[in-house]
Amino acid sequence: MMEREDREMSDLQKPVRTIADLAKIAGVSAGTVSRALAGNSLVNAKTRKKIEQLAREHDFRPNQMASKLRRQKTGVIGVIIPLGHDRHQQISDTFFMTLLGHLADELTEKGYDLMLRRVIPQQDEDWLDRFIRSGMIDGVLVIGQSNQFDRIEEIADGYLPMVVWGNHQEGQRHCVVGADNRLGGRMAAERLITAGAKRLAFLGDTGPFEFAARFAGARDVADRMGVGIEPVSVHLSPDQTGREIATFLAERRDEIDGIFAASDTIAFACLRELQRMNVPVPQQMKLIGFDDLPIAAQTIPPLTTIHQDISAGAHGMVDLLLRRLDKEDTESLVLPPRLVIRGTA
Amino acid sequence: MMEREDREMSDLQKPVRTIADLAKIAGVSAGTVSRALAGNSLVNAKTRKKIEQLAREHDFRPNQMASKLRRQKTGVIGVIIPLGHDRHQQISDTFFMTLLGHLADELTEKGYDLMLRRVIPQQDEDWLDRFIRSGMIDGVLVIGQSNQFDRIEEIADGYLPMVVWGNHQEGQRHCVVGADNRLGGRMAAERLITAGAKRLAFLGDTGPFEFAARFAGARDVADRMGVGIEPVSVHLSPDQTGREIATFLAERRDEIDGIFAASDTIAFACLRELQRMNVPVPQQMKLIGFDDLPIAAQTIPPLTTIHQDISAGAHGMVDLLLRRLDKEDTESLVLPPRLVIRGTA
DNA sequence: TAGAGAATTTCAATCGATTGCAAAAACGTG
DNA sequence: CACGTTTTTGCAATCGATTGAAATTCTCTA
Repeated sequence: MMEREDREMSDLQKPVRTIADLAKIAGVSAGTVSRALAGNSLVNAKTRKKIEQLAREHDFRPNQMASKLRRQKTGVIGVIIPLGHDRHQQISDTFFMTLLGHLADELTEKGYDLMLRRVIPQQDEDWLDRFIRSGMIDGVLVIGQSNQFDRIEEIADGYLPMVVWGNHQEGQRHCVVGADNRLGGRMAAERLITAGAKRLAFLGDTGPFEFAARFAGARDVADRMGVGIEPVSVHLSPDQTGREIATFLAERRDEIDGIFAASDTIAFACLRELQRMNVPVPQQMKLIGFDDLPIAAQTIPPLTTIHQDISAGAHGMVDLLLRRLDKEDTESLVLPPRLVIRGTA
Repeated sequence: MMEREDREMSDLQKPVRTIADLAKIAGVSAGTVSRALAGNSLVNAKTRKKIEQLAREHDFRPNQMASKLRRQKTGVIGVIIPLGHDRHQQISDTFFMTLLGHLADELTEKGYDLMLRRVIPQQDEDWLDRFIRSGMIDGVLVIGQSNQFDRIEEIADGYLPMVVWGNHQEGQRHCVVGADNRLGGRMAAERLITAGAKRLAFLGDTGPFEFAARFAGARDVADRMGVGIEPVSVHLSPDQTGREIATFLAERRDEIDGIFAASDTIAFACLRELQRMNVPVPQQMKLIGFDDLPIAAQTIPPLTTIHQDISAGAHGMVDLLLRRLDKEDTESLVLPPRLVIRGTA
């Protein structure tokens, strides 16, 4: 009876927005409420139960901003995607988006929230620093080095809790997680040549370091085997890609018989153009991609490609970041790529 | 000379972490610094310049947490993805991820940050409330109703700044943006039947409202045309999908000649299985998808599907949310789907 | 040059939770 | 029952920026 009355009264008043309000109702001090709600502490079990009960009844949640301010940590990890070389790349980039999904899961599991930001470095010199120093995040994950390698290096000198997805360069200072792109590139070229190709093309913009490394790896092998390979710049906005590839193929398809696409997305577009031109794959043109997106297995013929383990990558990034939050200066993590032979090479 | 000395000294000391530190250096009060950095205000232009200069030199950024706490708004919009029916769906769900990308762009453009959270409602009854009431976000965008329609409805009664991507039900209370799934379903079935199909199957879990509506639309048409249609439950974890479809086809492919896949992703898997079984598409089996993902144009044969305008959807969600942040009680937005006829039906 | 009025700046309270330290209560034991 | 411990609580300072109101300085006119 009494209890019902209490509840009804509270429904009418219902000004329980702060820990102090709740403290008044519970007849204790704000400090006690804070401790009680924090779960463990030196609060009497009975008082804790009572406060928890009251909090539930009044549907009270402590204000995170106040908490974060006071504790000087936010429980939020920033994830930033620099759209450096190609404004439209990542919008459609399944690879990065999938990585993001996995990162979200890993971070959630560790009790962190995720703040996402996409930036165009050309428009904002200060993109990384601004995010880091905003006071909103405890650490940052950078998805893709884009063409911002140097800036990331600068930041890394003074800021520990940062892990980057991308390519590892000899002697670099920032902690990076990523596949061994150069090795992957080698595997790709080797496969094309093994499959019988004699004159190769690399489809993709060699500006970004990941792509550059893939090309470099392929060239290592091509040179060694005495096979020609040339890079063909291809942009990644959905409408451009197809057109650029079509133009290239129209002019040069007779000169080459093996194509290494910098990513599966490019490979798909390429496959499509080849089929449109009735060039039999792999008989007349070998084709290999990079990433091994889920749909790679679904094309006809299914795409031969270099597999990257996205899930392991995400796990590694979060693991390293958490260790860095504990002041440990971790090494980079280079994941082994894997050749997946399917139907195109 | 003097200036150099100043700079070097500051490099040594460099304790400019708060607005008060900067105020001391500038020889003004904290309030003035705050106003100066806020840009416009009633600060003398000269002092403002000076403070800005100093801030730049000392690489100072105001603490966001303090600011947010004081101003009682965060400048952050929460984006939450409930993984209701199928834990693994969204990990691979290109559609939602692409939508997320567009949302990030739209929000950035409007000056908001984005906090991402993926939740499993079964494990956390309170998923939506907790996020909203955390004090970390000014508003929330829900990506997909999943099987949480009722909970979302409850919340909508007491919380204005929420916009949901999903299906619109007659008389619902929460503001939703999404394609007219029922109409899309009708278009799909009509197309299959026009293309000559006489016995249809719907591939997908009819639990989620979006899918249910697509099925309902298809059934409207099927019934009207005197054609049979039956739903076949298919899960969305990458490894299950293919197997389930294969099983289904193995048993029943002779009984049907038209398949409406609840999403392009399912359609791809289906196309693959059909080709594996040497069932000619579209001759012996018509197939239509839903979403029109970029790769839909890239399969062989290219996928006939129902197009959803993701970009317009994202734009609409953000637009509605901003208006709701201004206390306007907006209507839902139903986007027209569009039939894209390609090679599979 | 005094003084009204405008332009700047300072002051101090505030946002809401956390936490070290001190005070109070509860418990035990001789 | 008194006194030493151990548990629980309360107090008050703190995190760092913002902002209304008060105080100061500057302008300009009579």
